[in-house]
Amino acid sequence: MTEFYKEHTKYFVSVDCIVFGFDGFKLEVLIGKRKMDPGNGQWSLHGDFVEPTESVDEAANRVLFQMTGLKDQYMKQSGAYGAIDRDPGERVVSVAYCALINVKDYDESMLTKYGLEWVPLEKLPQLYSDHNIMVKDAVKMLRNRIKTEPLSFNLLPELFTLTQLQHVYEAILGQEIDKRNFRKRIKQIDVIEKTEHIDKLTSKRGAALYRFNQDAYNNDQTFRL
Amino acid sequence: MTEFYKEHTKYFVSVDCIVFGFDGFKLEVLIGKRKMDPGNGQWSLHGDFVEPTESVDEAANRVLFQMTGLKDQYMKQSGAYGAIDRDPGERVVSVAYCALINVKDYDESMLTKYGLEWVPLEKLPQLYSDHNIMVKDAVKMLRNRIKTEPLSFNLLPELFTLTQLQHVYEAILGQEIDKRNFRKRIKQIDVIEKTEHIDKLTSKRGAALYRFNQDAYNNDQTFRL
DNA sequence: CCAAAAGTGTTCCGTCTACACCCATGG
DNA sequence: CCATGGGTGTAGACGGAACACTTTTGG
Repeated sequence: MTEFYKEHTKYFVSVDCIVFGFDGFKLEVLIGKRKMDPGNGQWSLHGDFVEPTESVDEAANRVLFQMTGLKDQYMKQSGAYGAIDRDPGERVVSVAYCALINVKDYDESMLTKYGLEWVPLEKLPQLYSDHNIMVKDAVKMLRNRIKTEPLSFNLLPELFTLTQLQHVYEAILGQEIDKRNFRKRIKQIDVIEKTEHIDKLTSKRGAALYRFNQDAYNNDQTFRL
Repeated sequence: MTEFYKEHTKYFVSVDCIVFGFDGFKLEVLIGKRKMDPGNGQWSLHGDFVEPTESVDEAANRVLFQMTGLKDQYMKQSGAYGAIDRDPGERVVSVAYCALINVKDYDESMLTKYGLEWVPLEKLPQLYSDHNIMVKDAVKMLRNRIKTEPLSFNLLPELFTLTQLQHVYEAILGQEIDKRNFRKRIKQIDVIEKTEHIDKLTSKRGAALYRFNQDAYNNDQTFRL
């Protein structure tokens, strides 16, 4: 390989995943205890170094797969972090990715395998390096996007009740929503379809199950809650 | 220095600046002909490698200063680009920054010094590597933010007329705005202050000059056009 | 005196907000 | 039979969109 740029310095490049889940009422983040020095044992986002054989995006997907066993999940870059001393070991530039997953799809055995834990967003401990800032930035991004993109469905099973959906919005926006106004609004969004199925788990009366129609959304990508 | 992470690979890390200006009617981007191999002579965003003595943000500010002679300008990260082959020379991960500057502050002599040119956004030529994508992503970011952040003033002189301000919004949003509705809206935004000064350059009658009150905005950071 | 840009209000319509009660059922 | 969560409608406020003419003055 020809050597360009050789008067310049190279750095480690890593990816860190902010994986959000939803327990029915609160947003949760998947974090673990760091397993290497420096910072061994500290709470931390899960991440890894970018390998020569993969793009940065691919590295993020690989890390997400390691953490969750899931592929093709919603995942968006949420920022690049490049302070000189952000990593106490060596200089590492890290690209953060924000993922939304449905906890029901999540294989609980991964938790022990990688020493991961779901922690409610409001109860996040202090994390390694600048990871708390990454989480804060990712939440800010979510709040901005959730009003104009159909993000919420990524946190729910394929079939969900309107109450569940409302709880997702309330958790991300951090404020209560009027039930009647919310349901009125949902009726106008035709990519959210009522199904014939009924959920009897959470109420005696039973609640209608809805579905997000991804195909219809692909045809007309407008969405506004 | 202790050596952590040594089983991993390092990469070049660069920053690229998407510098937007405003000519009174259109958005313009500051681009130049690349002065090194690979890609020597191709149109390109201006960028540089991150030095060991600076953070990634600082590198971006340094590059912006090189390009414009200006410091403390509006500048926001707009994405990290990490495809394996994005740079034809070697593997380089690049972090893009979007800057807004007032062309009036701009020292024209920089243009020749660095071989830069203001090019209207709609007339951008094909650029080096993935730089066209960077510009597109930056414009998308601007469109999202301009409705809720006071960005537009960065493209204008300290004193500006409402017609100029309207043209900025029209250029970024890519659609015409009704003059009366626009001015009615501006009247409600009290961080935009009318001054006693009058601009006689663009009209015989003269137009009132306005100012963005940064201090007032810092006290209450709500802004919605 | 006229061309060119500045400046100004009203009406209508759709959207958001606030708000309280009945329904169905499992235990 | 009652506790629990599901489901529904209306009225008023507010904000956005459409729309045309008068003013000023330099040349």
